[in-house]
Amino acid sequence: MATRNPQQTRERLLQTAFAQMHAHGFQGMRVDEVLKLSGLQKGAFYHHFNSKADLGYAVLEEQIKPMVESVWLAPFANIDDPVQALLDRLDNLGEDIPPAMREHGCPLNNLAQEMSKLDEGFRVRIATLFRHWVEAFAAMFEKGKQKGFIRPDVDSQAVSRFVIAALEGCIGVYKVEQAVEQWFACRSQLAVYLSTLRPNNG
Amino acid sequence: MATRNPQQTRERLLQTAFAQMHAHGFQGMRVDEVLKLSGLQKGAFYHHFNSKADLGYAVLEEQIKPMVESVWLAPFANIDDPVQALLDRLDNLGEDIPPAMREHGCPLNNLAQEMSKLDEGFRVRIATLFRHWVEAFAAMFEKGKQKGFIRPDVDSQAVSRFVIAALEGCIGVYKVEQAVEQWFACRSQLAVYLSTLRPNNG
DNA sequence: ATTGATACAAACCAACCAGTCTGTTTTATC
DNA sequence: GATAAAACAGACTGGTTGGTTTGTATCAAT
Repeated sequence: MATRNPQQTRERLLQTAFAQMHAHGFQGMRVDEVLKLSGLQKGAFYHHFNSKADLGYAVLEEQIKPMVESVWLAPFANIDDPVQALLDRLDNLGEDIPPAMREHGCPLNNLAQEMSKLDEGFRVRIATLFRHWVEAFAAMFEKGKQKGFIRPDVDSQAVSRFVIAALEGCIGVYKVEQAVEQWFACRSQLAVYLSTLRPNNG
Repeated sequence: MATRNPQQTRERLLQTAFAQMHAHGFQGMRVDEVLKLSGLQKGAFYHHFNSKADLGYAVLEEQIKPMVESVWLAPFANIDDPVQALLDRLDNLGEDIPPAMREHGCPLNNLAQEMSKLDEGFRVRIATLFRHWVEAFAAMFEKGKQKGFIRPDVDSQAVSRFVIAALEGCIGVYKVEQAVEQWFACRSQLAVYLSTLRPNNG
């Protein structure tokens, strides 16, 4: 019959689970529903994963992590002006990301808010991912200093932490109303904040 | 036997449910567990509430709403300098709120992120609450203008929206690690942003 | 070709969970 | 004090859920 492809089976489970977790949360995701949508059976699931939590961890590391990196890390890898790059990212975010992202917000932060206090396995993985993000942004601001786009006395680490937190907050609040004023407000005020990091803002 | 007190019974259900929702989310909250912790039975529950969702709405409006108002609206009702008041609030937040708030973050935003895309009943109630908050902060900034603490050209509405979003983001990210650096970073950078709203920041 | 491991299908299970139903006690009203 | 409504207690139900078990077809190695 149809030739087997374990890797593809596993990947299909991961992708379906990712979509379900994004839409309903980890607790709201149903294993049966993932199976139904994947066209698979229990045997396939528990062959590739030990438990629902195991699947959740895999989704986090193999789906969410790459997506966060592609949206928030990779685009900033080779830029000189952090302020400009961040504002560009905000302006293009709507078109660059899949519809599910606009609909349900950041999958990393969603999972963080839901699960970090309920499951230590999730918490440590999420915390690690956030740390990478913080370090990447901090490095970006440090490079911005060298290139003369950022004031030398700026605390790159603190700025990085705040920018990430503010971004997640903006995405999260926007999700509730989907109101353009909310997004424009965040974009404009983030621009105000970021401009304070420039050398010649006096 | 013990004299009946319907209002108190209802209140006990609400308080227990609030704690459970705050800790496990609405979906994670179990009616049976709320009953057990309240020392009540199914009869009591479905006499006071029509369904689990009905209880969730009541918790939102009768527990979460007053708490948000007491923490984020009332303290700013009679102040002149929004920047100072907001930074004071941040500095005293740790001591002013119950331990469960430090542990699990803002119950309004938690519920917003979990349920706003899953249940329209929750979404509209949460959106309404956020709007009140936005309007209150916007009014605060307007008053700040009149008193000379805020630049006249500031977009109060936009600032209000961004400050709330940033606050929720900071609280949410902090929840994952409980790291003091994260909180200090948000506090210091929020101060940087807020100082741009002052008249004499050039 | 045989064999053992891999990759599933599919029936099955026990616990769980929101909600119902029946009955009983308390309370308010007259 | 009779009566009806309100405020519960507690057993029960039917569907759901994560997980198990058994069986079977495919695949890789010899």
